[in-house]
Amino acid sequence: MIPPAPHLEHELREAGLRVTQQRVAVLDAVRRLPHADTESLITAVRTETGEISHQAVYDVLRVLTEAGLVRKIQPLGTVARYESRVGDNHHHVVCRGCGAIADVDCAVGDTPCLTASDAGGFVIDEAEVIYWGRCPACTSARPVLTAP
Amino acid sequence: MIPPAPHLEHELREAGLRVTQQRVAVLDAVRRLPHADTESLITAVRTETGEISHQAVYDVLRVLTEAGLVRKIQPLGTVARYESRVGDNHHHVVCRGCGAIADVDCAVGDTPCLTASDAGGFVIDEAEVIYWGRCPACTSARPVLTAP
DNA sequence: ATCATCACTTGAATCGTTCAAGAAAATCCG
DNA sequence: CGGATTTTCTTGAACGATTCAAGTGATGAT
Repeated sequence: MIPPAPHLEHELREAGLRVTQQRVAVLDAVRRLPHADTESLITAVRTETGEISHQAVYDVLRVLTEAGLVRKIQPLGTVARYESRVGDNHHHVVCRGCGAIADVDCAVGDTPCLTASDAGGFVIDEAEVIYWGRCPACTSARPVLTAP
Repeated sequence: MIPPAPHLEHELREAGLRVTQQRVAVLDAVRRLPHADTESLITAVRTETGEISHQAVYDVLRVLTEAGLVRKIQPLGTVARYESRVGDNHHHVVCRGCGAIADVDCAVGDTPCLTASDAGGFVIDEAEVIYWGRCPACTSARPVLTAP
């Protein structure tokens, strides 16, 4: 109904993908909700755009990920999350207290962390970094976690 | 039956854990099979030591992980894997072709990667790095993956 | 406008992992 | 050493995120 984001359409087409309402809607939702899990994205699309099957969302997310339009992340012990910030090789901090995720720019330069000291003969093309810690809120709420 | 590794017993006790045959057996299996998944560890323990329930293995792995005796890793799209090399802050390379995992020593120093440029107020205590690429075998087998 | 192809809907299945209750073993302590 | 207490293990079922499968509907090319 609403042909809302012509540039989103464009991006899909440029990536060699067919343009469907569902793909535009999901891509838009990932844009608006960085680090959202699949469930949240389903809810968002249904609220903002209209009916969609959960299977379609899983499908679209897989396709968008393979096309490089979104990035999938999944810290230990959490469900998969998605973001639209791709290609800039940034990383993530995860709060041990509340699970909040924030973006972190790499400290090491433009092609960061791609130079492992000895990769055992592996040809490395990507470095994925996850920092673990506590967010400001959780830090002040409970200064020390591992009590007696 | 076999009181095989007195030092393993010791480590468990030092970590404040009770010593059971199952814990010793699982810890030993993790030592011998770095980066093994739970299923492999269950098989290994049953072969080398004797009967054990899969639930016990899950339980023991959780306890050992919480105690810091083993480390759990789980690259995107794979099941959980465990290793006994802890405390040295090393990282991992995962092969996109066959899923093989290898250890990689950090290139940045002794307390590596803990200095993100701007962590948004997070207090960081650990950096987890996963490199993606292709192992020697997969590299030579199929020089370029993303064909057409 | 027509058609072949690809995407979505619907509904069920899968897999690793976790929950729950009772039996067995490990530590504590006299 | 022997019993009490607590923790851990066994057994069997349940869970939840994700995926599979078959059929219907939309997309883009001719």
